Amino acid sequence: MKPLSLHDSVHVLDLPRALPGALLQLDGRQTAADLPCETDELGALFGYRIPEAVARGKALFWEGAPAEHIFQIVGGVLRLFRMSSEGRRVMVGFAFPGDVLSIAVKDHYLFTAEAVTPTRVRRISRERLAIQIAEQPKVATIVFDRMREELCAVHHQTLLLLCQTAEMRIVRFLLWIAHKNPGAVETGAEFALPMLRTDIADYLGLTMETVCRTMTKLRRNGLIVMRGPHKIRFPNPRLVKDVADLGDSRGEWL
Amino acid sequence: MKPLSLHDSVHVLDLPRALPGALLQLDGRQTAADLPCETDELGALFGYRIPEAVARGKALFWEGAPAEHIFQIVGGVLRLFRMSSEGRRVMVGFAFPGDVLSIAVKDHYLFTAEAVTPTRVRRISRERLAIQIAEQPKVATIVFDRMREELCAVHHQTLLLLCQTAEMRIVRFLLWIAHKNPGAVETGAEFALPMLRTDIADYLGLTMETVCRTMTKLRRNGLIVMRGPHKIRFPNPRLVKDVADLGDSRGEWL
DNA sequence: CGTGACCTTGATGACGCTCAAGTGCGGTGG
DNA sequence: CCACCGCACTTGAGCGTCATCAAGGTCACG
Repeated sequence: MKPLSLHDSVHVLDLPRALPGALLQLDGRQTAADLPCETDELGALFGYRIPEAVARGKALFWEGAPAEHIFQIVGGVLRLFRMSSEGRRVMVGFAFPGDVLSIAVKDHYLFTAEAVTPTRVRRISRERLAIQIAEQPKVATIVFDRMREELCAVHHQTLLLLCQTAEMRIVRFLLWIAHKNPGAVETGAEFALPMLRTDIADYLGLTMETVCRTMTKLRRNGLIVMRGPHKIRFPNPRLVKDVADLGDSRGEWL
Repeated sequence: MKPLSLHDSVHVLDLPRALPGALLQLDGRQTAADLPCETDELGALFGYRIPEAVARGKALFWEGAPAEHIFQIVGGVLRLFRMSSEGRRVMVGFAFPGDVLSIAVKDHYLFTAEAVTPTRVRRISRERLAIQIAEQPKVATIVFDRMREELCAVHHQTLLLLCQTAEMRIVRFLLWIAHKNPGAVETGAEFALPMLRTDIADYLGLTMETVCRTMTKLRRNGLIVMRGPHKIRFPNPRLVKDVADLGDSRGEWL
């Protein structure tokens, strides 16, 4: 008899069978229009481009290369990282559907963007964007807003890194990912955690081992349920709220 | 006989007597034109405003307040911080002469700005800026560049926080401050470290005690010389370069 | 069915946090 | 002018958390 996998949710009798659309959002494989590009303001810029595919593990662009294009993620997830002077990988972010990459850079890409899952993107040349800005003043506003978003994203990581304990960082990280799927936290629905453990570790300034151990602890405490390493649920929304609000008082709710 | 202070540099016979202009830059008290505002592109925006003083410890604006103005720091240093949900202070940056604050925010300030030293600033209303952008397309470019700078600043903090050891974080932090005074690292000239130990700690995700202890260690290792808690020198530029480049191999060069 | 990539768990020790005491220094009031 | 006081800084002792090194476990794929 095959031993139970670590990830079998033996305590949970009926898992959600269908995850309508929520998980699809993080998957780059569907061919229909993944995002309603025409409804958001960037549609005019990216809408008429045919999305191109980026295979899992392939880079969309490299750190230091001349920045010729701006990209909109249509489907899939990318990891954004730099190489430190010592050769260590420094994760500076993740990109999700709807995100726009490198709108704020001047002439060279600041980081490498690599597909975590099969990914689909639209691109526009920086030249073209410059022309659009000159022609339509309204475009400048859109670009401003996107730059603000990019700023917020970096700020978000900073706040994560300023959490004292590994546990807090990881809980907040998981909540952040969960929020990409509307309602996932409130309903306890399953969501995808597509990136590798090492990606998470590099993003949070931890080691892979600490990420693993902490997630195991969270599982034991009943905060999360895992079905394989990359599918997570928050079975108890109230518990989550307590933890997230309460802050650092570590060891409670166990 | 009074015992030697911890900060007396007994090994160094002649300290630099005059620090021509370098330290002045971080001091908000002088009344002449502190920064050559007319030479940089923002001069047109801020140059005609009379700088106003912010006393040490006073706030320039508060987190959450409606963002009505944009500020240019003329002299002095400010700390930029938020309050976390648990009431902890989270330092998100420092502002130095030449920096422009809150150009990227939409409607409310994201953090509180408080004067570390007596500070002098110029302000311009956001409305006025919006008008300027509409009238002169070139202004938009300036604003873009400033937003890029703000983004880089946050990125810089992220990279600091991703350093593994406290020592590395502090060395890099000190180098960053030193670079505000042109040539300070190369020549080994003294520079000001105006912020409190707690400010540094909150910025680097450490405790005040660890900051103290680590700086003591750096002093013992000969990497830095202190004359009081807020005046630092790098007596050996070559040593500094090794440390900064070499990365984490901790314990060497001692 | 072997191989490799990824994930998980264990043992150990160092780094950094906590609590606590002590120092230096500027300001205020007697 | 000096004593006192408070704040910031410094140092110490003890301990918990997390990094490191190492060994399995699981799964996909050829």
